[in-house]
Amino acid sequence: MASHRSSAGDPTRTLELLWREAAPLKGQRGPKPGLTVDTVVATAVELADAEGLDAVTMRALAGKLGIAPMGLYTYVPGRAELIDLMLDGLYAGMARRKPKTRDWRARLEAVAHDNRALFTKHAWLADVSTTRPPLGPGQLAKYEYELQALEGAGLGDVEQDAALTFVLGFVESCARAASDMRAARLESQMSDATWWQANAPLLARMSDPERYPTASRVGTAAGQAHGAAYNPEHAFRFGLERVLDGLSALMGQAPPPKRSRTVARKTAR
Amino acid sequence: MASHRSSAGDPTRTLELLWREAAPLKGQRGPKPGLTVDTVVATAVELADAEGLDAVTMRALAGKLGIAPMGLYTYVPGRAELIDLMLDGLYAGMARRKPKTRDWRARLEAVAHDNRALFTKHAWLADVSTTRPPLGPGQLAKYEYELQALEGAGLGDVEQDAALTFVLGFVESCARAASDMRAARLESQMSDATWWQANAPLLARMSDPERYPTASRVGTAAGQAHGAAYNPEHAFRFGLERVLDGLSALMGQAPPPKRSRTVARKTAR
DNA sequence: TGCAACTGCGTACGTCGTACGTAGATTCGG
DNA sequence: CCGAATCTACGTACGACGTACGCAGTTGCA
Repeated sequence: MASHRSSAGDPTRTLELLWREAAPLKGQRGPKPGLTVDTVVATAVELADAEGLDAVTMRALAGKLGIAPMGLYTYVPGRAELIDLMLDGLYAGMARRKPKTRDWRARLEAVAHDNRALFTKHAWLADVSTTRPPLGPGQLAKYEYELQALEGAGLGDVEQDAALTFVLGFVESCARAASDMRAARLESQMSDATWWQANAPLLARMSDPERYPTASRVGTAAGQAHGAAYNPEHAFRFGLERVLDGLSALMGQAPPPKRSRTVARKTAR
Repeated sequence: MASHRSSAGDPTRTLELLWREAAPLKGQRGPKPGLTVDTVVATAVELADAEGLDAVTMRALAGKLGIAPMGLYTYVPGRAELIDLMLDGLYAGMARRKPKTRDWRARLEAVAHDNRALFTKHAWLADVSTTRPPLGPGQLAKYEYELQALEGAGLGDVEQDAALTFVLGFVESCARAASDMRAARLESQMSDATWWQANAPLLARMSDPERYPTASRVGTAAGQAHGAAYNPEHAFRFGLERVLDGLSALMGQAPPPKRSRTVARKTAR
């Protein structure tokens, strides 16, 4: 498991659910529902935060809510739709500060950091397809807010959308990589250092520097610099700088004076 | 399902398997294995290509190979390791042309396109964590080859690694988005146009242009330009240009004379 | 030729999501 | 105010899945 995809069932039903348009207009006979959709979704988020998305089984969630497993299907058509609701709920709850700067780059940087913070707070988000979730109120509000970071930067509408997609895709990509690393570490039950120590001999025998000169030089340098094969924090900082520079170029501006840029320097081998 | 994660078991065992170092040195009594690891992996790839990663069930694969489900565990420790092997096999089989240009940008662009082609040919790759696969021969050869695209561009070793990770992450991100779209379309059993037609009324009622002015303006423009909410092809072209421009800035070069760049232009509302 | 090692495989267990049917609670029509 | 219509909550059960475990049979070596 660990995956998602949305509404195998009626997509319109999902949309109604997202916008909380479930029709309570009709007769309303029978027993009153003891719970609300919001309670269910909120509890699911709690569970996912605490134990990961895989732990959000219909049984486990029902147990936490004190109802029978099948009782969940009263509120939610299925697991996929539940996850859609969780995602949109999180989006809806994101802080939307009034942008205080006229610099689009700073605004967009803030957007990237906000998104990254969400992935950090809810690690299970990396296991969800955030690219194409059904259009809920949270998603829409988020889109509106984030687009405004690019308003007035001289981009056409289509480019504005593409630029935002680009930035968000980058952040998600980083988050997923970070999550993969975390999962790998948990599974292997050993720290990066231990793993390296255990497998270095085998790897050294395989990957001889004569056949793979560049890989061993660069790989070693990167490994030593980061203390691991991959450093999420560094990858994010580095990548975000590139992303923003790339967009700067689109707007015909030169990248800003190098702030934290390390001097390019060849490591001797 | 639809997910991955690697070797819950002994990681060293996985490494030996990747490098095909399974010890046939010892006694070798008992019946000879009727199959080889390579056959198993190749068949699994065929199956995944044809019906997706979810279809690569231990049972289904065993059936295709004409053995009992549990017989697979003779060759492979488990499903996760099988997927690792599939991935590394694909990497090993990637074409590695001799770079014919001295222009790092063209070389890196080629790397991006090659990777994209792999994702296109094997759509199930988007469901696999390609960020941190165990270090196999294919992965290593790929790393070596792709790093060479950045050699001589004036980057330090650590930056070289970061730049490659950045580019590959971008390609994977695009591939995943494209795959998500495809899956959504398949599931909903209707074309994008039909979906839009069915849900436009509800969405229009919800997302009124007064509350979400930017979103509706930009969203409409993008939707009309692409004929859908998201256009993978456009996202890739646009993003790759930004990625390369961003790296250009790092190297202190100006981005190249605009080739296919559309003129930034505000769409009137 | 016997024996011990090692392979291939069958059975079975514990998960999961969820289809389906039933019983009971609730409100509406008269 | 009461029967009937109707909706909710829930229990049982099914068919997937990955894979632990143990047995039987085949093979190489002494």
